[in-house]
Amino acid sequence: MAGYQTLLAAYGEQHWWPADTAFEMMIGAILTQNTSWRQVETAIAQLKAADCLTPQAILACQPERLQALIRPSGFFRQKSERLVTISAFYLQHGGVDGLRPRPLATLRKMLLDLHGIGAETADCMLLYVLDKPVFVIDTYTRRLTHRLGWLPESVDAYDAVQAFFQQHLEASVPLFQEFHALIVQHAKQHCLKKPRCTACPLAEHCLRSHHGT
DNA sequence: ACCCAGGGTCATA
DNA sequence: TATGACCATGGG
Repeated sequence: MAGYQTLLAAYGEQHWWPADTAFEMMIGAILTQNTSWRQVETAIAQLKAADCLTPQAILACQPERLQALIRPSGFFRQKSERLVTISAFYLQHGGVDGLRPRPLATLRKMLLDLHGIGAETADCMLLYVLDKPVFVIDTYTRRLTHRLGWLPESVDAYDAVQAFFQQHLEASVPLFQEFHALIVQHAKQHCLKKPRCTACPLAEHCLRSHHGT
């Protein structure tokens, strides 16, 4: 896929998901649901300062206190419940070492069965901590895909967009990790936040395919 | 004042 | 199957 090489050349290796531990990564995946990463950084910093970034600590934390700690990330009532859910799940299955040996399809179903864990959140966890080759589809990825004309805007369902990427790429964990990270990096610096862009590595594509013309 | 952010769930047609 | 409402904070 040509876009990958273009982005890699422009931004270099990302070695992504900003987190110190696997568990912190999973917490971040929940906190960033429909929320900018800046807000998540604040919430995680507060959790860390309160020594509340382990599954045991989260399960032991008073709900109101947990809500207060993550308030900056928005949707704090729902998300506090989701943090409890993933903490219990994590401990119940022996942490990353207990989960990683299981097959991709099994793990994905287990995660999707959790209330508050949808396709993107599950796939982030699968790709970035459980080393499973699933392509993560987020808002930026959809926008890029449509803007470059890789798929028509009518094709927007999560599974359909994911299938497109997985059919056109080898099933490689490092490749999927880097590609998704590069898309996000690109979005932060350039055009995916706006209707159009004029000065970015993919400018010609962006200009060509957005809403006709 | 308005729009949006590295979504997900639920009710309704 | 497919929209729409709702959740909530902070930045641009």
